[in-house]
Amino acid sequence: MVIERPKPIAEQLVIILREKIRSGEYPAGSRLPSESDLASQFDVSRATIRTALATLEAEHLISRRQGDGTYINKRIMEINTHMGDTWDFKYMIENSGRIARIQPILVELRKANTQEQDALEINRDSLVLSIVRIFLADDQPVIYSENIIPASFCINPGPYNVSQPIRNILMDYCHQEIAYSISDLMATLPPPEVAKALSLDLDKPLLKFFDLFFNNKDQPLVLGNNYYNDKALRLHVVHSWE
Amino acid sequence: MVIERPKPIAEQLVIILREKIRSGEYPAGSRLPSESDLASQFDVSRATIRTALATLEAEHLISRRQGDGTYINKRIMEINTHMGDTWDFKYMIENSGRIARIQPILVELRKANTQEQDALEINRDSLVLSIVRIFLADDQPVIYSENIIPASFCINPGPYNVSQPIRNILMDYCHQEIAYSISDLMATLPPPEVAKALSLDLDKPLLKFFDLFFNNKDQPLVLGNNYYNDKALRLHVVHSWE
DNA sequence: GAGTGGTCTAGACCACTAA
DNA sequence: TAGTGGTCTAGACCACTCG
Repeated sequence: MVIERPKPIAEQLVIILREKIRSGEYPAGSRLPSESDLASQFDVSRATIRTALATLEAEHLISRRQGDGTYINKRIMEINTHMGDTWDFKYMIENSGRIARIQPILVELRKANTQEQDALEINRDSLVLSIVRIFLADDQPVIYSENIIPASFCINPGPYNVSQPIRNILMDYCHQEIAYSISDLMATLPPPEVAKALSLDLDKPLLKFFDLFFNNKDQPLVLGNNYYNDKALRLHVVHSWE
Repeated sequence: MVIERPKPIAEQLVIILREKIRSGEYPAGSRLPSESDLASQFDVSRATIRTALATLEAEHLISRRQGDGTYINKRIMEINTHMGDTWDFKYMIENSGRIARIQPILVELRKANTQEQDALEINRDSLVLSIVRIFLADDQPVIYSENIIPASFCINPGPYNVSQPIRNILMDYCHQEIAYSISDLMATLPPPEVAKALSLDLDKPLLKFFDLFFNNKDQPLVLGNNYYNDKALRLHVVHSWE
């Protein structure tokens, strides 16, 4: 394996090592070569190797034990859908091994309601772009999603292609990049339109996320109301205990 | 502020800087001194400062912008309960500004059922310790929790003090440390005993977590079935978008 | 005791942003 | 263009685990 320089070396190492783990070249449960070995093998400094290993450790793909070695965890690879990587439904569906498709339901420009004004820090009577969509996994509807963007952000004129992740919509039409998001997590019964769209019973609970997305200047970009059918698409969370 | 050497310098810096941010010495939205300035101010290398800042960035307390500077985020501090730090209900309740108390309901030794045998990788007819508890926030019951530990792990004889986080129980009685956990997240209607314990209606949905805890050798330690009243204790998740 | 990961330094160069 | 954070190196010493 050759290390190219144009991209950060540590990132390339992450990709290479992750692939070796997933392919089984480094079997689950086995010990990786020592940091010094890897460093000389790839002809980089140990610090660079450690940066790469830190990423893999954050993904819980490996465990590092001082005085012992670096070991490959077997369980994380078995998980398909999990929060943590990116908060991107399309990615999560594809990661579960299914075909993801985004079906637009409604795109409209309208006045913001009080909650939206508050959350998005916009003035009374400001216009917002409301995007309602359904995410399908192998053509089965699994997520009902409404996203609200302040109209003032929308630099590019329409028509908008909303069959893509919200991240791309913001990039293409608002030139804004999401830095982080905060989700408020709830269990709820589906409103009628959601139940209908997801083919669910009105008395079957499902997950709801109230999301706020921010750019790296801490400005709110988008608000989201997302209904997630956890029976159709399992949702996993992985936690470190330092 | 004095830097002591016994603990990792980077960790001390995290604590100091976090405190300066929380106290308002570095106001929200303002720019931190540059990495070089901080390095000479604390008389450490820039690499060490960067390690500390990386931690604060992972907590979303700061944003770093190449060519610009390091800025303090204002929103994260306003969130009380959130997953990510530690998957510890007691900590989460206290972090929301309320008094946390753990009330034992039932502690018993019994045979493992099939699901438990599978998840915990133990043999048929193996014994497990079942711990049922309720978490109270300001004396209001908010979480119903059942934890299953293989009896073979329990080195110390009872009586067990189960009014403490599962992490401590495992440390004290099993000499085992949790390295990471995987949670399966669901919306559900409460079983009768849960509804009763949490004073909930049977038709009001709530969150359920099916948890598995592992040590750093990738062995399953504990299984958890947790019912979380998200109306009484809001649950937030913060995501990075790299 | 040998070998591992954990911490830390000093210095270098690059990529980017703002004034 | 000056100053910022991003990347990378080479080397040092420490703390820990294991045989």
